[in-house]
Amino acid sequence: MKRYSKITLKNIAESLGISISTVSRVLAGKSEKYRISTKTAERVRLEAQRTGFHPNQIASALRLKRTHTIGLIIPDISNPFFAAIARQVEMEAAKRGYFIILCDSRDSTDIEIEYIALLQARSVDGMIISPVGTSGEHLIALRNAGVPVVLVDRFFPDLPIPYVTSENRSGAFDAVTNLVNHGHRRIACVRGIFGSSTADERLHGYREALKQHGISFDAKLVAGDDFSYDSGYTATKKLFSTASSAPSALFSQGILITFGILKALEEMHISIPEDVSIISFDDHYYTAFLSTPLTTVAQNKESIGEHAVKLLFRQFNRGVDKVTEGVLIPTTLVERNSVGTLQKTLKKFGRDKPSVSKRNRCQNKNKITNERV
Amino acid sequence: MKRYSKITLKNIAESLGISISTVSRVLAGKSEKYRISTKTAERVRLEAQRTGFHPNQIASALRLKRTHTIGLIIPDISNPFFAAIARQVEMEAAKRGYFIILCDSRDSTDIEIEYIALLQARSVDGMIISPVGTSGEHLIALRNAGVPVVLVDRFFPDLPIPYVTSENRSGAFDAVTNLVNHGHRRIACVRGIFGSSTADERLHGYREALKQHGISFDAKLVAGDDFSYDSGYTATKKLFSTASSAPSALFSQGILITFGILKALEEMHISIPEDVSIISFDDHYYTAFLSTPLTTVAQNKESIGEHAVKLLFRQFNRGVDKVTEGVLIPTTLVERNSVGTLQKTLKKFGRDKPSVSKRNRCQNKNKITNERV
DNA sequence: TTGTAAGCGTTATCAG
DNA sequence: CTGATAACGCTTACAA
Repeated sequence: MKRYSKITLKNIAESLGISISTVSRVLAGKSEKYRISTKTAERVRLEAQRTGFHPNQIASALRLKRTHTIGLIIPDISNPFFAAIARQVEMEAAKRGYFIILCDSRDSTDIEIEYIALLQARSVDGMIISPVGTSGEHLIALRNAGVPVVLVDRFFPDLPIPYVTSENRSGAFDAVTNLVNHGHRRIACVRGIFGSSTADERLHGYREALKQHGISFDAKLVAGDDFSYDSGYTATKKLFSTASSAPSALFSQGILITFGILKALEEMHISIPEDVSIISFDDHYYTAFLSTPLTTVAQNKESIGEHAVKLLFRQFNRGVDKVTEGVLIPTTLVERNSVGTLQKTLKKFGRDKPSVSKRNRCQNKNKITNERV
Repeated sequence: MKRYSKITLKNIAESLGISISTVSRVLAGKSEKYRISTKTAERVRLEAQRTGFHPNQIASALRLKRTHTIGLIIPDISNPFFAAIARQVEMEAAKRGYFIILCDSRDSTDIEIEYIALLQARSVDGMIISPVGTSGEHLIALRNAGVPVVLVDRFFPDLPIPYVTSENRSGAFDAVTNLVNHGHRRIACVRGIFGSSTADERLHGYREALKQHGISFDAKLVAGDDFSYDSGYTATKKLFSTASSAPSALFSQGILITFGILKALEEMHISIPEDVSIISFDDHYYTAFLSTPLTTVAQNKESIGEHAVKLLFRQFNRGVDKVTEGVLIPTTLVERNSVGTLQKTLKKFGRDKPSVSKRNRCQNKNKITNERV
């Protein structure tokens, strides 16, 4: 690959008959600091302009040990949630004169670890990572090596690594509460991957809501094993395999899961919200246009991206050890048409007897909120 | 920002009591070429392993003038079409040991131009660009400067810059033909931004299909001015403002446009496919789950991304001037339920279309929440 | 007010 | 087989 001849400080210095340092100084905006004569300064600037000079960032990076680059490692850029975060991160970085190197870990811890090593070799100034694994040792090592790191979406509660994510617990709580308020009591949770803070917190919120409303937790109503379409599909088939134990409402932990659910329900001729209600995490531009406009828990992706960059720059300025806090971004429940009241559901689905009796039993035990049907 | 102490060739050389060059040579896998003794080679490798040495890519880049980095400039990473391309580009690049720097031009030529300059200063080895403007002068300049460039999605027919995009013309042709085969003759085209090859070619295919079926072209049936939600919304309102001239079918040039259309139609209580048929460019994982599962023209995003990287590497190997060809990726028409026969449409829609007058007055732009589209 | 020179960490050339 | 040494293009003490 032939390279075009680049203009360098040396070129300019020579054609002006002055030294490289002088050129460097005025072009770095330090003419005052070094009290360069306005005349030479002007000459330099003109020549730079004329030749279209742009300082070689590689050389600068080598000398300064700052690349003005941050690595962004996410599990899947074609997932609109991460795409939105990436966009915001890119914008915030650009604002500050930084570039981002995009790394798609394809949901693999191995790839993530490899990328981290590669990015380190590239001397990125910091990394924003949405980690996929259940262990964060490699991230600790990274931080110990002095590399500023911010986690997004998923994090490790026990590790002192700054993170920014949604208020997953309360988001889930709100969703499930909404379902309960519509009379549902057999509510299933289709969860994401085990060991991820995101899935764990959402499950936690689900359980809290159940508890608060006097509904006992039933492990059989928790299904799914990752955030994928397939997981949602399989989980749904399983949940509805026995009519008597089928849920009347579903809480889906992610939009991809939801599509799997939708597909499974369609195949089983179960319709929403007549036969079953559903609330899904993640709101996107198309959720309102789906066959049944979905009630969702919207995450503020822009805010997440923005705070991630902020936390990273705070580390640039104050040092890595000085910042360990996490930030939680509120979610909002967006109500649309995928939730119906239990009454209607029962009528249509026609399996009122068994589930009702169960429900009554639960109510009698410890009912906290007033049930409105 | 304090930097951690990195292991360098020098470190290893010193602790082993040998020269830097030797270390460099074995670690670069050139032990054989330089006939390094297996013993020293082994010692070096061990020490490198032990210390966790990774060659500093910045220094290497400065010396070699190869950064193993490619710049990717796209109009909007949160648009799933571009996200999918980005993903593929990232994967193909990674396969070859390259990183990508992600630049979101936010549909602005100015930002695009600025990014190009910045990426040049960073000495990226090449760029993959989805240009936003109607002029490609800056791209020619870039190529003349010796930088390998590949255009994706949009290109400039008159300029000798390699590109890869869908067979937009035949894709549009197929879509419109399908509409015609369902009996439609008043078919509107909601187009993307003027001057973009993408929109122009799709319009071209639309006109060709019309012509082939003996339908005369009516400029009033072409609406829209960019690929956005708003454009689709406004265009649709306009198209249906006069009952007598309203189309019975719509050909939408992009999925975002389509959502605008969907919203507008919903507001006007026009339903699909009973009242109006629609075929949209772009197929995504959710298109089958929309209120009416959409018939679409699917683009092979993976293939586009893959070929873009290929064309770029061909330039790396053969030189920039040696590759100027474009590649066209076939599209496929995915039939779902958004197209009905004209017969039915007329029957249901009726001659009089009472809702039309209402529509005109109902101009209060009802802001759909703050959903970015 | 300006210049000299020493690096930053690699790689390549030239000598041994 | 191995070692000096000179770049790559920039920044910044230290001189002058």
